[in-house]
Amino acid sequence: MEKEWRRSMPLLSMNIVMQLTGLTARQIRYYEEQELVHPARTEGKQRMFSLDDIDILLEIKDLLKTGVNIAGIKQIFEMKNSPITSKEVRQVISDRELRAIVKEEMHLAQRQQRASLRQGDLSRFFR
Amino acid sequence: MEKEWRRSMPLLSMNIVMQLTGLTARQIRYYEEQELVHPARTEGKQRMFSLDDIDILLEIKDLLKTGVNIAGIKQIFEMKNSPITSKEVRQVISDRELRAIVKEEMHLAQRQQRASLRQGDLSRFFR
DNA sequence: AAATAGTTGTTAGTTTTCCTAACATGATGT
DNA sequence: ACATCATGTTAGGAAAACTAACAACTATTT
Repeated sequence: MEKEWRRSMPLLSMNIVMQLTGLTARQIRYYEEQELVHPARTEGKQRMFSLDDIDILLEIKDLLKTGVNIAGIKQIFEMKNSPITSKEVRQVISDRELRAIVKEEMHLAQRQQRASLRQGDLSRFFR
Repeated sequence: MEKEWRRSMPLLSMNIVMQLTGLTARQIRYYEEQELVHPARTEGKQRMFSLDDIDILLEIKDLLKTGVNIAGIKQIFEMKNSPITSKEVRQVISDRELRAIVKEEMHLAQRQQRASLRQGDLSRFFR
């Protein structure tokens, strides 16, 4: 019975998400506008959030609190979704794309360093 | 973070509960009127359901489908809340009622095994 | 057959919640 | 000082949920 709960099922409405995360509606909508989170919509276009969305929002909240800005969070999320470590991946990605990614990764590294110097340890967000 | 998720937390709004249970709003409100389920309310008086509430509603739906009426369901729920010995039961419940209830309880046992499979596909409600 | 009771549908009118879009504001970085 | 970022605030409108009443269908009783 518990197993059928998919963390990705959009079950939660705005009000509840605000309570669960402590964020304002404005903040949540802004993070969606910045493409950090992608809640589902009802037929009437109202947002419906999943537990996964809650996790993402809490992570955003945490990262913002430690001084990372939206752009930085975007990079961090991209890293989590596509770790480019393996050779196979390199074969699939074009040279131009690869150069862009590497360049971004270096910028990201700088940002991380700055952030951690100022604010604290970010290592727990990486695996 | 995962621990904050309580089955008794009222997180779900009407629309979602309708989808999860396959019941109409009218039915759900009627069952509340009959005191079979007791959803929480927002400040604006809107119903908020917990996972436990969902279970109850699914059980109501099942019992109704097998021919038990609201009064019978009420009795069954009372039995579950305060398990009493068979002698006492006979004093309170007529023979006919008892037979019906026992029959349904056996069905219930089967049903609870099936329960995890019963949820419908919600994906069509979202894009 | 008619009446009754139980369960759900339907409708109307209202309230609550959520939406988008725009402009305002305080903080931060250049 | 000025620009950018993140959020607040407001206005107007749309969606979702509410209550209450009445209708309808079913099954049971008289």
